[in-house]
Amino acid sequence: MYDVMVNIKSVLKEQGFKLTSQRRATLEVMLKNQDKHLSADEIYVEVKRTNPEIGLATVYRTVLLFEELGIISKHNFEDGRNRYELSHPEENHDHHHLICLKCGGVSEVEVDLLGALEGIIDKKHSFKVVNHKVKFYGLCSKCR
Amino acid sequence: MYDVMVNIKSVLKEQGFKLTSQRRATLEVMLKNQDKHLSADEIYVEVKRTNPEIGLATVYRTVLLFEELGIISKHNFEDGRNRYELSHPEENHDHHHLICLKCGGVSEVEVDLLGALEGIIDKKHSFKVVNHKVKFYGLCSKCR
DNA sequence: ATCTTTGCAAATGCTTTGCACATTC
DNA sequence: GAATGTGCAAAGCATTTGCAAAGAT
Repeated sequence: MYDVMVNIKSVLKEQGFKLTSQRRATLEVMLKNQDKHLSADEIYVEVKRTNPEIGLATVYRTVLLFEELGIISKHNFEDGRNRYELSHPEENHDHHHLICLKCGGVSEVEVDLLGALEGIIDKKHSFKVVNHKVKFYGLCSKCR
Repeated sequence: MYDVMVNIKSVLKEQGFKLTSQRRATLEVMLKNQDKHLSADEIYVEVKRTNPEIGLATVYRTVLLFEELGIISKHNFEDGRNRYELSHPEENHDHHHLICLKCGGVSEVEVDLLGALEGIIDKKHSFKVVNHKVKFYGLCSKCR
């Protein structure tokens, strides 16, 4: 995998933001947990292991900044808090999520397949789609 | 349009719930605002016009019950509160929403077109899809 | 008569904000 | 050195909950 950190550093610089140790640490936590969907509080707990002085408010601010920069994306899985994951650099749209109604497990879908639908939306509603958030609710392989 | 109220009444009865004036009033507000996506507080304000004695907590409880019964569906448009709309009785899945990133307007998409994708999800992940929530973010006809 | 539902107010819990101090560039 | 970023504690706000009274079947 290429050096995400170097890339992010230049993204921040370009936009006039500073690369602080808190931001670096937060990004490292996201990199290490690419398979998970962490809440702000969970990120906070993880970051605290290397940067014990960090405050929860900083995590919230960092996560907001990263989302605005397109580095991470925010998801709501109806559990009362927002959850975050690193954006896959090769994707131009968010990937879909499968949410099990029984065990609550969340997994990812790699296929997009929304091109036809977005074409229709463009034609019928003249709405220019930039991104999408797609969640499928149902029963996972273990629970069905 | 057929008599939704009669239908709901029997749904409630079947499950052992009572048809109270608060529930009837809440349902009437949802019926009158089928084109909108009301928050609990907005429903509360509307219901108060005919039932001034209702409490906000009751609206929250009613909205939760109606969602569990499949009468209404809950959506999160990232504005800090949940929003509700009457389920279209002829749909077996939630319809999709278009959210304008500029003006914040929300509109509906009548086509589903997720059959192929759900078929793939079943085969590849052996995940049985029951419902979906699909939001497209972009620019509406006025704002693009 | 019994079990459910409601209103009120208080509690909960995530997220945001004000401000003085610290840190990057 | 100037502007941005941080930590802490307090505030904000949507939603939930406990409880005694009211209502539905």
